[in-house]
Amino acid sequence: MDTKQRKIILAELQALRTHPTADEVFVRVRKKLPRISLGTVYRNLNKLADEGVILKLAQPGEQQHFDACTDDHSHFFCNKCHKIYDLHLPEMMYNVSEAVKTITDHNVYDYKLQFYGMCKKCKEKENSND
Amino acid sequence: MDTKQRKIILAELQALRTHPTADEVFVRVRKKLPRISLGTVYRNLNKLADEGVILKLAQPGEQQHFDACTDDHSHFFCNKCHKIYDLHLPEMMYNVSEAVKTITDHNVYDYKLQFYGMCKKCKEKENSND
DNA sequence: ATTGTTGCAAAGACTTTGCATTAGC
DNA sequence: GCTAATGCAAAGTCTTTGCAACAAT
Repeated sequence: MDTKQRKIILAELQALRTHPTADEVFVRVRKKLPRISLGTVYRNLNKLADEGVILKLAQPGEQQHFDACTDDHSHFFCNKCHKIYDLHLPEMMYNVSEAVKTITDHNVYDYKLQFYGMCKKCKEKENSND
Repeated sequence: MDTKQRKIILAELQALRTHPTADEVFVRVRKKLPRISLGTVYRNLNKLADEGVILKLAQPGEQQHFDACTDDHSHFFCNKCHKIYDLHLPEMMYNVSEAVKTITDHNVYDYKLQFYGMCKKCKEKENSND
């Protein structure tokens, strides 16, 4: 079913470019639906992820993050503010799976590329503090 | 300090190639140190990770896994049995960071490459069931 | 002797779930 | 009207932590 909760959750996620956690989505959605519960946010995010409409992202020791963009793309993780940004790389860089199939005994179906460092915003803050 | 708990935890982790969770380490270490507690396992694994002696790995909705190998390498995640294997790729494949620095505004320090599919063991089981 | 570590149990953080009620088709 | 989704609160899972006892240097 397509409830108004689900629609607004997805819309908020699509509006955010930094891939929020469930409780960040909850805080934002609550401005439009004050009676929504965190459980509903989790249920909808999980269902959307199961359906492949959105993605789940994980880092060790951190909460799950959610991403409304399902194109072939990578992620940049800021080590300072812990925000996650999309990174759209040239297509040729997404041909690694084929190459790896020849190296390993396992059946490779898919792969992920993740980058780490300091994001533009944190970099600027750091410079202005000098 | 280098307690016997810490030494045995590290040794067990190094002996395992599939990157166990904290409780899997706990079960194995308890055979040698029956009175060890799960808290101690977590404390030591976290400390080892902070020191860079081991790595933490994460997948959405899963427990943390630990890896005693800190060389430049990748991971293969089996979608079926959820084990994690090391994947040592040719060095040339680890030069992506440099290329990406020219594409993005963020400061890229590091990156990770992860592969998904069905591992050799699960593939064999599946074939023998036909 | 001093300092860090352990075992234990309790608390914490994040996520899921049972159930009566409500919304969607 | 039937089915699925919601809100709420309670429970579940994984991880961390306080503290007295203990081990390492």
